[in-house]
Amino acid sequence: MGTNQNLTVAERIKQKFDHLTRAERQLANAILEDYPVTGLGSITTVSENSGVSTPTVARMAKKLGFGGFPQMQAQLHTELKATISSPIAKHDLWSESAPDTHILNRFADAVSENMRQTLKQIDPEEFNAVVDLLSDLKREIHVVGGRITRSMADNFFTHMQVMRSGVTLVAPNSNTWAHYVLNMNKGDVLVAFDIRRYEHDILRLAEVAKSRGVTLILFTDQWGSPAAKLATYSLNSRIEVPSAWDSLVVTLFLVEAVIAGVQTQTWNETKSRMKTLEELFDQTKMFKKFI
Amino acid sequence: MGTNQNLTVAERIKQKFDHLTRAERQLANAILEDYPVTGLGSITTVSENSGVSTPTVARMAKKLGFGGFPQMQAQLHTELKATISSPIAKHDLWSESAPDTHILNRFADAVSENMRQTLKQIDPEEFNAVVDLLSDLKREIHVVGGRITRSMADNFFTHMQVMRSGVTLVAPNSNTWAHYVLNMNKGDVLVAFDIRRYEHDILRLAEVAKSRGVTLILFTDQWGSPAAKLATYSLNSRIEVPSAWDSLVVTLFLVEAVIAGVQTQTWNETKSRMKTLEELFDQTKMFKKFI
DNA sequence: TCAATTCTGAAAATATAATTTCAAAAATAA
DNA sequence: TTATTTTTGAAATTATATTTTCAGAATTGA
Repeated sequence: MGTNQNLTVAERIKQKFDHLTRAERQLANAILEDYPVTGLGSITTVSENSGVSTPTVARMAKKLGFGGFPQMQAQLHTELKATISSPIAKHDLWSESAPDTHILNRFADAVSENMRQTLKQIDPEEFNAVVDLLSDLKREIHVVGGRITRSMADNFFTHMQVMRSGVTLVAPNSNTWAHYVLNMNKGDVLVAFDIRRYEHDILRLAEVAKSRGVTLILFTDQWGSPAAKLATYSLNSRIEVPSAWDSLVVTLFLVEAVIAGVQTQTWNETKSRMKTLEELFDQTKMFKKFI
Repeated sequence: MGTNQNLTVAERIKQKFDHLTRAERQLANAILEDYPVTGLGSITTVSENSGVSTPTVARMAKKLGFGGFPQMQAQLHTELKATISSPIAKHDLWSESAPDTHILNRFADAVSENMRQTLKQIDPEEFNAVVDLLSDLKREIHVVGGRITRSMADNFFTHMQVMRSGVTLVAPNSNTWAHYVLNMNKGDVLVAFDIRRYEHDILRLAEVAKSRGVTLILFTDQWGSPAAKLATYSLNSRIEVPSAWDSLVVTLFLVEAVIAGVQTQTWNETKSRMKTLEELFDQTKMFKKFI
C-alpha cells in the first residue's frame, strides 16, 4: 500500500478525507480543530471529546496508515516537538569553514543549547532579588569557589570589589576558612560556587555561615549542589559539553549578568569610586617595571 | 498542604527543585528540556527518556502536588493548549518571563551575537595548530593573565595541569615575573590573556619571552592586544556587552574548546593521569575538615 | 418498499500503563 | 569505619487503555 510514511497526521487526514465515514469525519474535524493537542490524550479522551466511540478512533488510525492509535499519537508527539522547539536553525551561527564535526562547532552547539535551557529556567524575580541583595551596601559579601569554580569566584570578586566595599574572597585553602567564618555576621551574604563533583567543604561552609544568619546565594549546575537546600537563591546553569570537563561558560554568563545588574543598581553611589579605581590601575601600570 | 493548584508543572518543579532527590532532578531536567512535550508520553516513555524508573516519575508527580502521573499530564495538556493557541510565537530563546528589556535578555542577545561573530572569524586551522602546540608534551607551557583575565588564566592552568606536566601559572604580581622568565626556554609556549585596557606588563613579558625563543599564544579581544604582533597564534573573541565591563564569556568558550581539543589529542597518554588525579581529589575531599 | 452492504458502538478480550510493595543500594549520621 | 535513614528500581499488583468481536443501526441500491 502506497501510503507515504513521512506525512503528518493532518496531511494524511486531508488526503484520505473523502474516504472517511461519517463518524470518522467527525473525529477528523475534532482532531484538526485544536491540532495537535486534541489528539494527545488517551483514546478514551479523544473519543469522548469528539463524540465517537473508541473503536472508531482506533479504526481511523489504521485507515490513515498507522499501526494503531498509539502509533498515530507518537507521530503527533514528534510533530509537536518539531513545532515547539526552536525554529532557529541550529548552526547557521558557527564557524562555517570548519566541518560540523569539528570540536569548535560541536562545542558551540552544546554551549548554545546550555544557554537556551538555562535562560528558560531562570526566574527573573530570583535574579532581581539576587541583584538587590548584592547591591545592598549595608551587607558584607563573602565569595567562595571550589577547585574548578575558583576562577568564577575570583572573577566575581574582582568586579564586585571595584563597585563596592565590604567584599571578601574566601581563600581556596579550606584550612583557613575558620578565620573567614569569624568575620561573617548576621545579614551578610555568602556567594558560593559549587558544581558537579560538589565539594563537601563548600557545604560545610554554607552550613556554618547559615547558622550565623548569613544569606546564601548559590551558583550551581542543573542538578543542584547539596548546598542548594541551604540557599535562599540558587542560580542553576547547564554545564554539559562534549568534553571530559564541564563548561562554565553559562555560569560565567550569569555572573556577568548579575554584575551588570548590580552595577546599574548602584551606579549613583559607585561611579566615582569606579572611576578613581580605574585611574589608579592605569597609573600604577605605567610605572611598574619588572625586569 | 498548601500547594497552589494553579501553578504550571515547570513552576512547581522550580519551586520544589531543591527538595527533589537525585533521580527526581534528573527527571525534572529531562521534562524541562523539551517542555512540555517530553512529559506527554506514557509514564513508561517519560521514564525511559529521562533514564529513571517509572516509580520515580509517579513519585515526583505526587511530590509536585498532583494526585498522580495522569493528573500531572493533564496539567501539561492544559498548558500546551494555552501555549499553542496563543499566536505570539516568542523567540523561544532567553527568559520568556522577563521582558525583552531585562538585563538578562539584553545580555543574552549580546553574548549570543559575540559568539556568532567570534566563530565566524576564527580560523579552524589556527585553532588546530594551537591545540597541537599545547598537546606537545616536550614543550613547557607558561600561562599568564592580567587583572581581569587572571581568572581565565587560572581556569586554563587548572585544566591543563590535570592533563599534562610542565605547566606553570605565572603569578599575578609582576614584581616576581623575572623568576618565571628564567625558566622559559626555547621551544616553550607562553599562553597570555590580554583584553581591552591592555596591560603593559603582559606586553613586556611577551617581548622578553619572545627574545628567549618562546612561542606566544594570545587570547585577546576583537581589537587585538598590542602583544598580538608578537603572537604566533592569536584567538580573538568579541567582548562587548551592555555593561560597564567587558564580557569574558566567549573567551572562556574558546579556552574550554581548546582544552577539550587538547584532551582529545592527548587522551592516550593522559587518561590514567587524569583518573589518578581525580581520585586524589575525591579522597582528600572526604577527610578534610576545616572547622 | 426490502435485501444487501456498510458502519457503528457496547461489551469482551487483550495489552499496556500506573501504582504499590519491598529489598537492595546509596546517602547520611554517629 | 558502622548504623541508620533515605532513595531507588525490579517485580507484583491494580487500573486503564486499546483492540477485537459482534449484533444492531444506518445507509445504499433495486
